[in-house]
Amino acid sequence: MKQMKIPNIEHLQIESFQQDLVGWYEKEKRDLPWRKSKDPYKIWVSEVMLQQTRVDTVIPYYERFMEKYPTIDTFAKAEDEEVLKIWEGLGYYSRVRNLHSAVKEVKERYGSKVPDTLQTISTLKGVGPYTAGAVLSIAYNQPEPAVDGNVMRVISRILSIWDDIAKPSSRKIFEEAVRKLIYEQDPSSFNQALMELGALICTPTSPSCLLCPVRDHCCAFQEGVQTELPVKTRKKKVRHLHLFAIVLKKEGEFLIHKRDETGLLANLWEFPNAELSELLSPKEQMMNFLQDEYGIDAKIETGVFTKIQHVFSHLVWDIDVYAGEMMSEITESTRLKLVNKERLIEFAFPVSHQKIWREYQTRE
DNA sequence: GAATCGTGGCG
DNA sequence: TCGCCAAGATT
Repeated sequence: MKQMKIPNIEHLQIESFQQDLVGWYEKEKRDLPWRKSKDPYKIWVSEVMLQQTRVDTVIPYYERFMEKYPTIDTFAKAEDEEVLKIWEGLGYYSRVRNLHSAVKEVKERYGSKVPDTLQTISTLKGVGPYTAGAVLSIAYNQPEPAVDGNVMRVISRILSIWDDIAKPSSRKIFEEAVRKLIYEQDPSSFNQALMELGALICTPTSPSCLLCPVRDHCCAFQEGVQTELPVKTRKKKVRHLHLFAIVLKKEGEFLIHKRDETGLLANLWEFPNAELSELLSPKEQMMNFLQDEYGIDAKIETGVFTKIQHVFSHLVWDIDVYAGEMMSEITESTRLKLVNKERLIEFAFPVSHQKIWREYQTRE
């Protein structure tokens, strides 16, 4: 066993801390849709949606999702294409692909009951340490830590932990801390209370320490270093990619393409596009691209009709958008379709291409 | 361990 | 305006 830094909890009166934290939570917790049920499936879906995503963004997605797929079995039966469509705009699309796959496995292998042991639930696709702990504690009331960004921030301040939370290895230190602090009579409320405190009081930039129910237990507050914690190294800046995209029309229909099944925006639909180089003129590049990639000819308008920038977490797209008319026939396939305006909205597009479509329509 | 993988909001 | 962020998992 490699030795690990042990969090120092000597200054803490644990029972008093637990009471102050959970007591505050029971009184102040927000009325969120996923808190109306203890159904492990619903807790699970909410936790996946909430990964790296704000509560306000998730709420409407969660409501729509539960209306359409209220149970394991209803979601297990869903088609891939509609599953992607319901996630459209939420981002990190591998989440829903993994969730769908995992739910089907729960139906087939576990009789539609979400596993209730750490070992088993952790084997499900898309279920990492946080989600496993969250489902086990919130739905099954097991004393497992659920360490997310909120919890690392809150605990780093309370216990004055100066490890860099950007490092994956740091998470274990906080899990150990939570194991020692967790309120075994109500692990569900305790874990949610830590996250709720992080969301409402113990915020990243200007924490409301004067309103904090556990400030008397907080090491960072006593030392006046709450804004110095947590330590988090910032990431380097992102690279830019210059692209062209073409809205190609043929007799009232538009050419759309389904992206590769792995990588960025996997399986989403898009307008034909590629990286723009400096070697040839844009028009030559686009003609070559259409011929090489799809075997088609087109008349492309001379100027761009809009430029779109789209910022990802690790990448920026600068897209020059052109309009044109298809001059040849295509054989439609699973990844290449001609669709009219009405059918277009049945497909899941990344936000960047939704912008393209919106701009195109204002132009027509 | 470092990169990848989205999006919208905020100071 | 822009870096940073928000209930992470996978490769």
